[in-house]
Amino acid sequence: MGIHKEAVIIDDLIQQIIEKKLLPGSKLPSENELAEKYDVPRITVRNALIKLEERSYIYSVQGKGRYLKDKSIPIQLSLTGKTSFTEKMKSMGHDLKTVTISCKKILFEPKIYDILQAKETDTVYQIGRLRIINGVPMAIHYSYVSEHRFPTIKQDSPTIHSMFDYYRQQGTERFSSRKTYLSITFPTLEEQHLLSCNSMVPLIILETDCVDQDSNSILEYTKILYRSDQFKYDITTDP
Amino acid sequence: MGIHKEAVIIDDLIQQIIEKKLLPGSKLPSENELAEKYDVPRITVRNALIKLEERSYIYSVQGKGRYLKDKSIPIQLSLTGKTSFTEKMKSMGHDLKTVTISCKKILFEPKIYDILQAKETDTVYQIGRLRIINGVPMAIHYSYVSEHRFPTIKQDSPTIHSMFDYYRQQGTERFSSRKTYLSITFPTLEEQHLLSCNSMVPLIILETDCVDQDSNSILEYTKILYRSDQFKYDITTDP
DNA sequence: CCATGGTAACTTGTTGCCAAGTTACCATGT
DNA sequence: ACATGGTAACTTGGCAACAAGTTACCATGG
Repeated sequence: MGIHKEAVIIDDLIQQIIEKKLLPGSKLPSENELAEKYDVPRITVRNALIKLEERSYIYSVQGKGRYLKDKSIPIQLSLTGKTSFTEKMKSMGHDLKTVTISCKKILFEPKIYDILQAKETDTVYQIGRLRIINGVPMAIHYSYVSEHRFPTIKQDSPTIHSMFDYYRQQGTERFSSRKTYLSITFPTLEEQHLLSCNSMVPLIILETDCVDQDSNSILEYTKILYRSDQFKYDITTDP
Repeated sequence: MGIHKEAVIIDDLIQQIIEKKLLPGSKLPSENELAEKYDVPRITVRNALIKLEERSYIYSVQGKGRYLKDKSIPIQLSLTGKTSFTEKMKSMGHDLKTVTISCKKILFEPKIYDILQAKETDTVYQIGRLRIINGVPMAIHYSYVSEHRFPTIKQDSPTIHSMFDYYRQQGTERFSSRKTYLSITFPTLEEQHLLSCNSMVPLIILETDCVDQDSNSILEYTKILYRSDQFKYDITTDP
């Protein structure tokens, strides 16, 4: 029953934060005061406050109270445009690091194999990379590559810094993509660790493919998980 | 302390659901069984299960137990392309309804006024519309229009079905946009009611502007809130 | 006057117990 | 044989009492 009253309390507190009736660093009323104000049991107030804490609005100190965090304005990042992601980040004064975190064969998945035009007997590698901006992990980037298309991908992968550079070396001059899908998920434990965030941070999933524009052959299937709490993404489509 | 163990339980249960070790409709182990299995107090298991319920993985019946929902596959919707949103939906066999929910003056907001090139003394209207697909509320669409640019917007708004049609009537032939931003939020109480979803459903925010391509004058600022739990969005950029 | 320690009144964090609902089973009476 | 009702053992739901940490204040003793 308390679930709706909890939502009301959350909504009201967030509203107060937005309207700056509560200021960053300031102390919130105690659980008991709020319980009396909203005429609900303390546990309901508690659950509401814990949710606000998980959403990074507040933090708590046992014996003292709960305090408002100064919520950092999200950093704007550009995802579209002609130049490469690395170059765009550099030009905007951001420090971008990319760390390869994994390279492993995947089990047969119809969806991915279909996109890669791979047979069930083919081997497909998943190459995982972590994008770090100004020290903050920003995205997990998975590239799925068919060994049939790139026979030396396994031994090449440790030395690859940019997949685009790699494909260029392999003969591709112009890139293109057929489909791009947007969806949302919550991070698994592993993703929470990699992105150093908690389970309440929604992740933006971008799924796309990458094809050689001239030969029209598929290069890779890409799945990127962006964290949504620290960044705002510019997806302007230039004409 | 229990917050991390809670995350482990959530992760483990979701993993079991994905791997189909738990089947839709089947009963989960009781709170006490899970508490023993993970060696945690019952309250920790409880909190984990409540989160899973809020994320629509399961539902509970007092006295009986908790059961797995059959999670519906998200509907794919196309957001890009030359044709209008309405036409695209129709062509994909979806039934799209649009309901106007509000039309009101807004208080001065520098960001919006700046984009609309409006003076602080100008009046800006927010026109809110609800997009409903196959009976499921899908998005809240806010158009911000300057009265200075469209003096009769107030009396016209009730009869407007499509903003694009309206702008065409007002002389615009070709549309364009300058910037599009993507971010994520959780719904306010009002948004929860409009979209008939709970507070744990992330909303995708798309912010963009709409300009007359020939005169290069601003028509409106648009902010759309898409629910992310029922839909998957095709944002393919056609060449 | 000042330093120390104790106490009381607050805060958040934890836990265990009881209430409420469901099911299965069994004893009892017709 | 069968219907009824009671009971016990489960389930989830709710809450009050307790634990732990912080602060402020005051009494006490040097």
